[in-house]
Amino acid sequence: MIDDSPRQSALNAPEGVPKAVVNRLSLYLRELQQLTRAGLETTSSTRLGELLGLTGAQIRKDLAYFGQFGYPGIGYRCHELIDQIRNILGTSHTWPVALVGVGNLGRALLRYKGFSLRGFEVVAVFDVDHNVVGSEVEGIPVFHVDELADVMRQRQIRLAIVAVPAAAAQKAADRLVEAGVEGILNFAPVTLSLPANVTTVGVDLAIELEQLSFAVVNRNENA
Amino acid sequence: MIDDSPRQSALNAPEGVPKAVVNRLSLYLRELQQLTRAGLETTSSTRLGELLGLTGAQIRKDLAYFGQFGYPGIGYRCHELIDQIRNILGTSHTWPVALVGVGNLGRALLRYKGFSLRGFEVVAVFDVDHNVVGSEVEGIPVFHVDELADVMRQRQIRLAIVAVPAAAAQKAADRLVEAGVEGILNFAPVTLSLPANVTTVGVDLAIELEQLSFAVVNRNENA
DNA sequence: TAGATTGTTAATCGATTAACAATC
DNA sequence: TAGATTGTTAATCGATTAACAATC
Repeated sequence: MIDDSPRQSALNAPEGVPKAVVNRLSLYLRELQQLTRAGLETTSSTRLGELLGLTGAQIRKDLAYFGQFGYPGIGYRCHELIDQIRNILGTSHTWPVALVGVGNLGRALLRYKGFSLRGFEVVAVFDVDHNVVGSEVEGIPVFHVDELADVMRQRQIRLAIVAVPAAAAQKAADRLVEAGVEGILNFAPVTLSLPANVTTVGVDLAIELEQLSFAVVNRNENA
Repeated sequence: MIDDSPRQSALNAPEGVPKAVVNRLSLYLRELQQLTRAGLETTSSTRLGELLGLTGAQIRKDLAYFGQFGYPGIGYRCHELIDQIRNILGTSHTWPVALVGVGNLGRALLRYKGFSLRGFEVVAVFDVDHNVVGSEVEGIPVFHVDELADVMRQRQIRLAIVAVPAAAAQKAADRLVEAGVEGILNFAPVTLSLPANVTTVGVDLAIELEQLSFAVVNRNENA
């Protein structure tokens, strides 16, 4: 018989968890979901580390910030660890998300079906273009940005994705802040200036390519 | 008279530059470009730090990995530092880039006009769908993935963007590796297994949202 | 000159790794 | 029991910050 009792729950993160640790947690989650799809019941920190190019020690240390989730001699039960990590990340329940900007990128994000499995669902879209306001895109209603505060309150939206041109991004962010947003995923290639109580994560595609460029150009010297 | 002589050039990065440093370099570049657009000639590490939420000391230390680019008492000449950072990152000349996958995201990336200013240009698109192969998207020719090696050699492509569904990503990466790719920007939510001589940068939108979720949920406790 | 700001060193702080007793 | 693997501690390694002489 396998002991099925739940391990120590970890709803509250201790203070001072490094950002890098939280980022790896997402990687562990993604890989664990992949493993369960492949039919695996359990895995070990060493095995997971091999798949991700990390050491087992680092994985165990990362998890230790939040509690004890493994079984000595056995490893980790995939489903259980998935649930725990989702608890830690706060994605056990689906977050309703606002999308600002229905340009090319915005539409691509709307069509992307991968968010729901990870606990996110775009439930409202905002734009300033009167050609799209009032219509639906991919089944999601498009509102004017003036309605941000109303719709966000009504639908209990706390997170938003900004997918507008660089020149419009700060203004969009300001409106979101007014409307009480708590976190912004920003695709515009600018640094947003935001109050300290709003979290922002930026994704700049050019920056990612620059990192690639640097690595490729300097590969030989660093060998 | 302002001394206009170029500072020490920095074509080769010293060994062991932390990844975080290179990432910040991209941030400095982006912000400097913004400043020049606003008409500024010079700036200081302190000012730049304020804009980016970093300390001046960190910026000076980061730059010191690569050379001396500033003027005591004056700061940095924006245009000059922009050129130097582009040199360091390897984006002084435009990289021709391959895009694999012309789905929603692929098309959105093709329509995005921001790459060229930063030194990247998608010059060839690859897919397996015979409905698009042979056509053009946004003026860029679409080839079958079987032609990867040929086209990449011919157009001297070293970097590629993978924008295919998760299930097809590893296969696409394998083909790129066969064709001699040196760097891959991967948008599929999977860890690619690649030889050590190929660099990969991954962008997973769900992971970014998870980081946001964690930060928002844990904001109060960590205050 | 006085004021500003760099580049660099030393001190501090934080993250990763290695090792191993405890556990299954 | 023997083998495997965890959680955790201590040691190592790396990154950030603060301070300041040198410079313009």
